[in-house]
Amino acid sequence: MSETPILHADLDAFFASVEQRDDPSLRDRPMIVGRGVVLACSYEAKARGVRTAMNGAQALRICPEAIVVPPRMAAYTEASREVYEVFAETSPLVEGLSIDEAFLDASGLEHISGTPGQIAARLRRDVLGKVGLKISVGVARTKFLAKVASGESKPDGLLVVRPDEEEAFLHPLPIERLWGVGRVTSEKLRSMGINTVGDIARCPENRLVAALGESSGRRLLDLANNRDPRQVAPRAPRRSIGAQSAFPRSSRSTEEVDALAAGLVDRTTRRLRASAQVCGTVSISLRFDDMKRASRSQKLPATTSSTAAVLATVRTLLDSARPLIAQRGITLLGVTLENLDGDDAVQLELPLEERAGGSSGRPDRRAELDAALDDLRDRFGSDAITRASLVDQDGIEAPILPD
DNA sequence: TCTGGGGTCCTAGGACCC
DNA sequence: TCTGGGGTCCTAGGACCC
Repeated sequence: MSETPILHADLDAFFASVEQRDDPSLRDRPMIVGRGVVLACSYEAKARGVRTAMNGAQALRICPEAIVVPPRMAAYTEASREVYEVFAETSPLVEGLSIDEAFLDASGLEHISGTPGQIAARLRRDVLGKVGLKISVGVARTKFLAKVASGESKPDGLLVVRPDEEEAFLHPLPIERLWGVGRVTSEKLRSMGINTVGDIARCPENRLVAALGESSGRRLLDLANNRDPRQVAPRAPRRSIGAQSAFPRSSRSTEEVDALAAGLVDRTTRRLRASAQVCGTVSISLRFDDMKRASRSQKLPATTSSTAAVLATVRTLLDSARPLIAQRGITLLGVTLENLDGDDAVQLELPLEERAGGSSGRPDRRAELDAALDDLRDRFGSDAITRASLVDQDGIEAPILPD
């Protein structure tokens, strides 16, 4: 293979494999991670028809002998970190896709490490030897083909697609193998008599675009014709940070919803600050008793990572959705922070002494703040302060000039 | 079949501007 | 008096991925 060979490495049944690795009594047995819903399942459970994202009760009807264990996210994060270390030893250019899969650029390694197939085989041995997990690898000239190849090779497999085999490999595949074809798109295409990747490749562009929209139509046509110029590149910075919480349908009091919202804001803003970022937009998402969803979002007057400022906005958004919640019942609440930006500034929060309103209210506070700012200028230099704001007890943030 | 938690990207309409 | 054509920004919704 002469052109840029790309490896797609994908851990097999990741969460379940970590559990089986750490607890020998779970090995060679059907097992499920996650109670309410199947987060992952072993190949023994898959063989009996259990699938990821399946309802837990349904999974146990299909496979009553399955052992169910709760997820241990910390263990999976640690295992992932170890696998990524092996990736980094294998290639200098790694693009992580998720906790359990990544692309590796294998170009320029021929003289040092051998052919892409040999590199992939060693990667599989190393991950098994050093982390104790099985990983499948696909090798091809494009990202898309490499990913399809790793999927076809599962479990515990290796598949190299050579340049002269690409079309023969790609065109007979069902359309659902294409990136971006889920349930809705699949139904649409099949109703048009389009069932295989080859069918898409032969479909006129205007017909696809009319059915799926400009962007999706073109992208699918490109993929089906094996046009995928994307290079392996380190991941772009995260664009949003969110947290959500689902609960069984039952009426939730306003107080309970508010408390849940405060918890979600706390989790997300902590992560935001930990990554030295600020957000520009806050959005909430709701799910109702009928599983329909709605969202509300609002751009902030100034970017922030302050818990109080985000919480105030979330409360406003929640208030605007109050009638919907009352009418339809809420079963999920999510908070997402968007339009992230790096926060190169050091943030200091100075609690101002609580005063009992009246004549000693705002003016004093302003004086107190000015004194604090002067103190900071003395310590860090006169142009060190680029932003300052006051946050009142309701979390409303008012930007002020440093002078 | 009565459905978790984390994300990305796209589309469309309305407000607003020139 | 009632209206073009272009652009950007904001918000809401939806499809899809792991």
